Amino acid sequence: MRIATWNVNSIRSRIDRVEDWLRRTDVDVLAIQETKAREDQFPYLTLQALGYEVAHHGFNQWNGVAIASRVGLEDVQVGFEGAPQWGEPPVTEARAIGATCGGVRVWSVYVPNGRQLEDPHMAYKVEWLRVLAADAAGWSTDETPTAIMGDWNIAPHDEDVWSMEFYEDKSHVSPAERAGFQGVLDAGFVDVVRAHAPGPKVYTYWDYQQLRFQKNRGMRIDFILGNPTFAARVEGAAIDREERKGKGASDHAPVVVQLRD
DNA sequence: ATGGTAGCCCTGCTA
Repeated sequence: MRIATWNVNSIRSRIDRVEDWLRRTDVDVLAIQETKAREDQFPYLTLQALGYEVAHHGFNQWNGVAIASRVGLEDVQVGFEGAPQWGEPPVTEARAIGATCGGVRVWSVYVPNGRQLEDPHMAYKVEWLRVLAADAAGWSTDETPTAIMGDWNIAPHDEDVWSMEFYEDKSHVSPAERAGFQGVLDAGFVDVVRAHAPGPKVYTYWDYQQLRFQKNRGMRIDFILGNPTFAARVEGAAIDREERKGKGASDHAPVVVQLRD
Protein backbone atom coordinates (compact mmCIF):
# COMPACT_ATOMS: atom_id res chain seq x y z
CA MET A 1 0.00 0.00 0.00
CA ARG A 2 1.35 3.41 -1.00
CA ILE A 3 0.29 6.61 0.76
CA ALA A 4 1.20 10.20 -0.13
CA THR A 5 0.64 13.83 0.83
CA TRP A 6 0.76 16.78 -1.55
CA ASN A 7 -0.03 20.46 -1.19
CA VAL A 8 -1.27 21.05 -4.74
CA ASN A 9 -1.86 24.84 -4.50
CA SER A 10 -5.29 24.70 -6.18
CA ILE A 11 -6.74 21.35 -7.27
CA ARG A 12 -8.40 22.95 -10.28
CA SER A 13 -5.25 24.51 -11.73
CA ARG A 14 -3.29 21.31 -10.89
CA ILE A 15 -5.76 18.60 -11.85
CA ASP A 16 -3.90 17.52 -15.01
CA ARG A 17 -0.67 17.20 -13.04
CA VAL A 18 -2.43 15.32 -10.22
CA GLU A 19 -4.03 12.95 -12.71
CA ASP A 20 -0.73 12.25 -14.50
CA TRP A 21 1.06 11.79 -11.18
CA LEU A 22 -1.52 9.33 -9.81
CA ARG A 23 -1.42 7.34 -13.05
CA ARG A 24 2.33 6.81 -12.93
CA THR A 25 3.06 6.59 -9.18
CA ASP A 26 0.62 3.82 -8.15
CA VAL A 27 -0.44 5.74 -5.02
CA ASP A 28 -3.44 4.23 -3.18
CA VAL A 29 -4.20 7.11 -0.83
CA LEU A 30 -3.41 10.78 -1.46
CA ALA A 31 -3.86 13.48 1.19
CA ILE A 32 -4.31 16.83 -0.55
CA GLN A 33 -3.92 20.36 0.86
CA GLU A 34 -4.67 23.85 -0.46
CA THR A 35 -7.48 22.63 -2.70
CA LYS A 36 -8.78 26.21 -3.10
CA ALA A 37 -12.09 24.94 -4.42
CA ARG A 38 -15.71 25.15 -3.36
CA GLU A 39 -17.63 21.88 -3.26
CA ASP A 40 -19.24 22.66 -6.61
CA GLN A 41 -15.81 23.32 -8.13
CA PHE A 42 -13.94 20.26 -6.84
CA PRO A 43 -13.00 17.85 -9.69
CA TYR A 44 -14.57 14.77 -8.10
CA LEU A 45 -15.38 13.18 -11.45
CA THR A 46 -11.80 13.27 -12.71
CA LEU A 47 -10.51 11.49 -9.61
CA GLN A 48 -13.42 9.04 -9.55
CA ALA A 49 -12.71 8.14 -13.18
CA LEU A 50 -9.23 7.08 -12.00
CA GLY A 51 -10.78 4.81 -9.39
CA TYR A 52 -10.48 7.06 -6.32
CA GLU A 53 -13.17 7.93 -3.82
CA VAL A 54 -12.79 11.48 -2.53
CA ALA A 55 -13.67 13.36 0.66
CA HIS A 56 -13.11 17.13 0.63
CA HIS A 57 -13.43 19.79 3.31
CA GLY A 58 -13.18 23.43 2.26
CA PHE A 59 -12.49 24.87 5.71
CA ASN A 60 -12.57 28.53 4.76
CA GLN A 61 -13.34 30.54 1.68
CA TRP A 62 -9.95 30.13 0.03
CA ASN A 63 -8.59 26.79 1.14
CA GLY A 64 -9.31 23.16 1.86
CA VAL A 65 -8.06 19.62 2.46
CA ALA A 66 -9.04 16.32 0.87
CA ILE A 67 -8.35 12.59 0.80
CA ALA A 68 -8.47 10.52 -2.39
CA SER A 69 -8.41 6.73 -1.90
CA ARG A 70 -8.76 3.70 -4.16
CA VAL A 71 -8.66 1.27 -1.19
CA GLY A 72 -11.84 2.44 0.51
CA LEU A 73 -12.85 5.64 2.28
CA GLU A 74 -14.74 5.07 5.52
CA ASP A 75 -15.54 6.96 8.72
CA VAL A 76 -14.82 10.37 7.22
CA GLN A 77 -14.36 12.99 9.94
CA VAL A 78 -13.77 16.71 9.63
CA GLY A 79 -11.49 18.32 12.18
CA PHE A 80 -10.52 17.50 15.73
CA GLU A 81 -12.26 17.63 19.05
CA GLY A 82 -12.17 21.18 20.38
CA ALA A 83 -10.51 22.72 17.34
CA PRO A 84 -9.90 26.41 18.05
CA GLN A 85 -11.98 29.00 16.28
CA TRP A 86 -10.80 31.85 14.13
CA GLY A 87 -12.28 34.87 12.44
CA GLU A 88 -14.97 37.45 13.10
CA PRO A 89 -17.56 36.24 13.79
CA PRO A 90 -15.76 33.14 15.13
CA VAL A 91 -15.77 30.29 12.67
CA THR A 92 -14.33 26.81 13.07
CA GLU A 93 -11.44 26.22 10.72
CA ALA A 94 -11.04 22.49 11.11
CA ARG A 95 -8.17 22.38 8.60
CA ALA A 96 -8.14 18.60 8.68
CA ILE A 97 -10.03 15.67 7.26
CA GLY A 98 -9.65 12.07 8.36
CA ALA A 99 -10.76 8.73 6.95
CA THR A 100 -10.03 5.03 7.22
CA CYS A 101 -8.57 3.72 3.96
CA GLY A 102 -7.70 0.05 3.59
CA GLY A 103 -7.44 -0.37 7.35
CA VAL A 104 -5.21 2.68 7.81
CA ARG A 105 -6.44 5.86 9.49
CA VAL A 106 -5.20 8.87 7.53
CA TRP A 107 -5.44 12.57 8.36
CA SER A 108 -4.84 15.29 5.78
CA VAL A 109 -3.88 18.44 7.69
CA TYR A 110 -3.14 22.01 6.72
CA VAL A 111 -1.51 23.62 9.73
CA PRO A 112 -2.37 27.35 9.94
CA ASN A 113 0.12 29.77 8.42
CA GLY A 114 1.26 32.00 11.27
CA ARG A 115 2.17 34.78 8.80
CA GLN A 116 4.42 36.81 11.16
CA LEU A 117 5.88 36.11 14.60
CA GLU A 118 3.69 38.74 16.29
CA ASP A 119 0.59 38.18 14.12
CA PRO A 120 -2.54 36.82 15.86
CA HIS A 121 -2.48 34.03 13.27
CA MET A 122 0.70 32.76 14.97
CA ALA A 123 -1.01 32.33 18.34
CA TYR A 124 -3.85 30.56 16.54
CA LYS A 125 -1.36 28.23 14.84
CA VAL A 126 0.28 27.27 18.14
CA GLU A 127 -3.09 26.70 19.79
CA TRP A 128 -4.25 24.60 16.83
CA LEU A 129 -1.16 22.40 17.21
CA ARG A 130 -1.80 22.02 20.94
CA VAL A 131 -5.29 20.68 20.23
CA LEU A 132 -4.01 18.37 17.50
CA ALA A 133 -1.37 16.94 19.86
CA ALA A 134 -4.02 16.30 22.51
CA ASP A 135 -6.05 14.27 20.01
CA ALA A 136 -2.96 12.57 18.61
CA ALA A 137 -2.09 11.28 22.08
CA GLY A 138 -5.32 9.28 21.96
CA TRP A 139 -4.52 7.85 18.52
CA SER A 140 -0.91 6.90 19.17
CA THR A 141 -1.75 3.80 21.19
CA ASP A 142 -4.42 2.61 18.75
CA GLU A 143 -3.94 -0.75 17.09
CA THR A 144 -5.12 1.00 13.91
CA PRO A 145 -2.15 2.27 11.90
CA THR A 146 -2.59 6.05 11.87
CA ALA A 147 -0.83 8.78 9.90
CA ILE A 148 -1.11 12.55 10.26
CA MET A 149 0.21 14.06 7.05
CA GLY A 150 0.18 17.33 5.24
CA ASP A 151 1.61 20.81 5.13
CA TRP A 152 2.76 21.66 8.65
CA ASN A 153 4.12 25.13 7.82
CA ILE A 154 6.96 24.35 10.26
CA ALA A 155 10.61 23.53 9.60
CA PRO A 156 11.48 21.51 12.73
CA HIS A 157 15.27 21.63 12.36
CA ASP A 158 17.73 24.27 11.22
CA GLU A 159 18.79 22.01 8.33
CA ASP A 160 15.17 22.05 7.09
CA VAL A 161 15.53 25.56 5.68
CA TRP A 162 17.96 26.82 3.05
CA SER A 163 19.13 29.65 5.30
CA MET A 164 18.52 30.12 9.01
CA GLU A 165 19.83 33.64 8.59
CA PHE A 166 17.01 34.36 6.12
CA TYR A 167 14.31 32.82 8.33
CA GLU A 168 15.64 34.06 11.67
CA ASP A 169 12.86 36.64 12.22
CA LYS A 170 10.21 34.89 10.12
CA SER A 171 7.49 32.27 10.54
CA HIS A 172 8.09 28.48 10.30
CA VAL A 173 11.21 28.17 12.49
CA SER A 174 10.31 29.90 15.78
CA PRO A 175 10.67 28.00 19.08
CA ALA A 176 6.91 28.16 19.70
CA GLU A 177 6.10 26.57 16.32
CA ARG A 178 8.78 23.94 16.71
CA ALA A 179 7.47 23.15 20.20
CA GLY A 180 4.01 22.73 18.69
CA PHE A 181 5.35 20.21 16.16
CA GLN A 182 7.33 18.45 18.88
CA GLY A 183 4.10 18.14 20.86
CA VAL A 184 2.68 15.82 18.22
CA LEU A 185 5.87 13.76 18.28
CA ASP A 186 5.69 13.63 22.08
CA ALA A 187 2.12 12.37 21.71
CA GLY A 188 3.61 9.21 20.20
CA PHE A 189 4.07 9.98 16.50
CA VAL A 190 7.25 9.78 14.42
CA ASP A 191 8.39 11.31 11.12
CA VAL A 192 8.42 8.18 8.95
CA VAL A 193 10.07 9.86 5.94
CA ARG A 194 13.23 11.48 7.26
CA ALA A 195 15.18 8.25 7.76
CA HIS A 196 14.57 7.41 4.08
CA ALA A 197 15.21 10.97 2.80
CA PRO A 198 17.77 12.50 5.16
CA GLY A 199 18.96 16.09 4.93
CA PRO A 200 20.61 18.48 4.73
CA LYS A 201 19.35 20.35 1.66
CA VAL A 202 16.36 18.03 1.26
CA TYR A 203 13.17 20.07 1.03
CA THR A 204 9.48 19.69 0.17
CA TYR A 205 8.64 23.32 -0.67
CA TRP A 206 10.31 25.99 -2.75
CA ASP A 207 8.85 29.49 -3.16
CA TYR A 208 7.87 30.36 -6.72
CA GLN A 209 9.86 33.58 -6.46
CA GLN A 210 13.56 34.30 -6.92
CA LEU A 211 14.31 31.00 -8.73
CA ARG A 212 14.26 29.28 -5.37
CA PHE A 213 13.75 25.78 -6.82
CA GLN A 214 16.50 26.15 -9.40
CA LYS A 215 18.81 27.26 -6.57
CA ASN A 216 17.46 24.57 -4.20
CA ARG A 217 16.53 27.22 -1.67
CA GLY A 218 13.59 25.46 -0.02
CA MET A 219 12.08 24.26 3.22
CA ARG A 220 11.11 20.83 4.55
CA ILE A 221 7.63 21.54 5.89
CA ASP A 222 5.51 18.64 4.57
CA PHE A 223 5.56 15.61 6.83
CA ILE A 224 4.02 12.19 7.30
CA LEU A 225 3.85 11.35 11.00
CA GLY A 226 2.85 7.82 12.01
CA ASN A 227 1.85 6.12 15.22
CA PRO A 228 3.87 3.00 16.20
CA THR A 229 1.69 0.53 14.28
CA PHE A 230 1.94 2.71 11.15
CA ALA A 231 5.67 3.29 11.52
CA ALA A 232 6.26 -0.46 11.87
CA ARG A 233 4.79 -0.98 8.40
CA VAL A 234 6.87 1.64 6.58
CA GLU A 235 9.40 0.05 4.25
CA GLY A 236 10.33 3.09 2.21
CA ALA A 237 9.67 6.78 1.63
CA ALA A 238 10.60 9.53 -0.80
CA ILE A 239 10.09 13.19 -1.64
CA ASP A 240 9.15 13.43 -5.34
CA ARG A 241 11.31 16.42 -6.21
CA GLU A 242 10.82 15.79 -9.94
CA GLU A 243 7.18 16.87 -9.64
CA ARG A 244 8.29 20.37 -8.59
CA LYS A 245 9.98 20.85 -11.97
CA GLY A 246 8.62 22.58 -15.04
CA LYS A 247 5.75 24.85 -15.94
CA GLY A 248 2.58 24.40 -13.93
CA ALA A 249 4.15 22.75 -10.87
CA SER A 250 2.84 23.24 -7.35
CA ASP A 251 5.28 24.99 -5.05
CA HIS A 252 5.25 21.79 -2.92
CA ALA A 253 6.53 18.33 -3.89
CA PRO A 254 4.57 15.15 -3.08
CA VAL A 255 5.83 13.02 -0.17
CA VAL A 256 5.27 9.25 -0.43
CA VAL A 257 5.53 6.27 1.92
CA GLN A 258 5.43 2.58 1.01
CA LEU A 259 3.77 0.27 3.55
CA ARG A 260 4.19 -3.48 3.95
CA ASP A 261 0.99 -5.43 3.32
C1' DA B 1 14.35 47.91 -3.19
C1' DT B 2 8.45 45.65 1.42
C1' DG B 3 10.56 43.86 -4.42
C1' DG B 4 9.78 38.72 -6.55
C1' DT B 5 5.49 34.61 -8.38
C1' DA B 6 1.28 32.11 -8.49
C1' DG B 7 -3.73 31.48 -7.67
C1' DC B 8 -8.10 33.01 -6.23
C1' DC B 9 -11.51 35.82 -3.36
C1' DC B 10 -9.15 39.18 -8.94
C1' DT B 11 -6.77 45.86 -9.51
C1' DG B 12 -6.23 43.13 -3.40
C1' DC B 13 -5.34 39.27 -0.49
C1' DT B 14 -3.03 34.93 0.76
C1' DA B 15 0.72 31.94 0.56
